[in-house]
Amino acid sequence: MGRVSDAKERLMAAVSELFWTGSYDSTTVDQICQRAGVQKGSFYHFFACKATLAEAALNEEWATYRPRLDAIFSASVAPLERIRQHCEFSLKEQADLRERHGCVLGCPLCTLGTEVSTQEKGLQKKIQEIMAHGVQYLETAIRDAHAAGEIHAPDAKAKAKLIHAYHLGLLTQARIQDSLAILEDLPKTTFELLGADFPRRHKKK
Amino acid sequence: MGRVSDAKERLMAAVSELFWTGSYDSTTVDQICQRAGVQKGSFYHFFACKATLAEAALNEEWATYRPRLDAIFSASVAPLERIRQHCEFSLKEQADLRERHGCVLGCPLCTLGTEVSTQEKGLQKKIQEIMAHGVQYLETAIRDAHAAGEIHAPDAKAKAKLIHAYHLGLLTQARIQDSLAILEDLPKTTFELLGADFPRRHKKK
DNA sequence: AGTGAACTAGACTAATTGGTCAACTATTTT
DNA sequence: AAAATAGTTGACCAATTAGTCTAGTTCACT
Repeated sequence: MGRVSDAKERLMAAVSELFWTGSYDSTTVDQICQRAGVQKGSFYHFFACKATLAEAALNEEWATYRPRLDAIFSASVAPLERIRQHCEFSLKEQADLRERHGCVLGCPLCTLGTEVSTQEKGLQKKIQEIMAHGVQYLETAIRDAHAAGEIHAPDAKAKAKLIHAYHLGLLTQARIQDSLAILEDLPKTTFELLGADFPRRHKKK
Repeated sequence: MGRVSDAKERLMAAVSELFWTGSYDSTTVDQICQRAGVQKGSFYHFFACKATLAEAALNEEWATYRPRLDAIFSASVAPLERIRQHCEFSLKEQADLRERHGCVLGCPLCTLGTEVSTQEKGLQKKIQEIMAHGVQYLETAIRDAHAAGEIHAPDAKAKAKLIHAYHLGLLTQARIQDSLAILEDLPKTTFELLGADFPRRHKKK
């Protein structure tokens, strides 16, 4: 079967980082190759163009991100606790990224999606697809919390959409302001939106 | 004083549109010149580089956008009515843009800001500045509504931040999904966040 | 050991890029 | 009318770009 290689994986990792820390259009094929330690010929051996690589990288990212979300939103965890953990997870991730890259990066799907959605329809679709999963986790948790009488949210879908939009907005602002400060409100405000007390006590409203 | 020209204005108009319908990095100087009907030499006569032009264009855009916001958020209009009008205005603007350009464009500041903030610090600062004005309008209206007893919002700043983040999130999603559908919730949900009845009646909560 | 498939190397091309420049034109001021 | 100012033109340049291509290398499987 010929030689094996992890160049494909290295390219996907490189591109994810470069798109996130910079932008899609400002990232060149040469740059990607250099970061991945891969030659041009290998790049085009694996991928037809930058957009193809981007799509593969999105699939890869989602594949590693999904189990983390599955754990956070595990049905074995109390519904509101899932949401609280997700908020803390986002916060921590942004703080880590800032540590590592020197600036706040926000949501990678939003960043990429905002930039490419008018130009790269294939990528746009993939991003929409992954984002839709994100709301689904929230919706399920909210429905469970409502069923358990922990919050009053008869329209779980609407509430999930609201909270999701709010989260995206905050992350976008965090990137634009290059500041974690605005994210501090996230857990508390999310719980206010849910109509629940914050730190722990989940009583019927 | 030598000959006069509106090339500067044409360049600013061209660049605003190109950044919004496409992206900052994918828009080339040649493209900008072509769209503006201006030669390269003239471009560099007026602006040092793309970033400089972008900054000038942002100032220009804000200068024409500000009076519209001033009118919508006029103190002579009932506070909640200001917010309602602003929601309707956003909706209508997005619908118009879609009509004109064939796709949903979202918020120009977010689109540009998300893309350039890790790379063009000058632009980033300007975008932050203009965005801050946006929240201020909301905050004032909310404070007024609270003072008038129309809503219960003792922390107007926090409420404004929440609603602003929600709006940005929705607009971002509208662009990424290339759909106006998600924006339909905007007015109703905004009023829910305010704790007020929607269409008209403003009673003490 | 040998074959063929999978992968790598990197020089090459053609197009596009941002940016310069010097000659030119139009307008106002003196 | 002359001179100074403001704006225009488009050829030109060096650098960078995406993408190609051929000759190689490495490996799994016989």
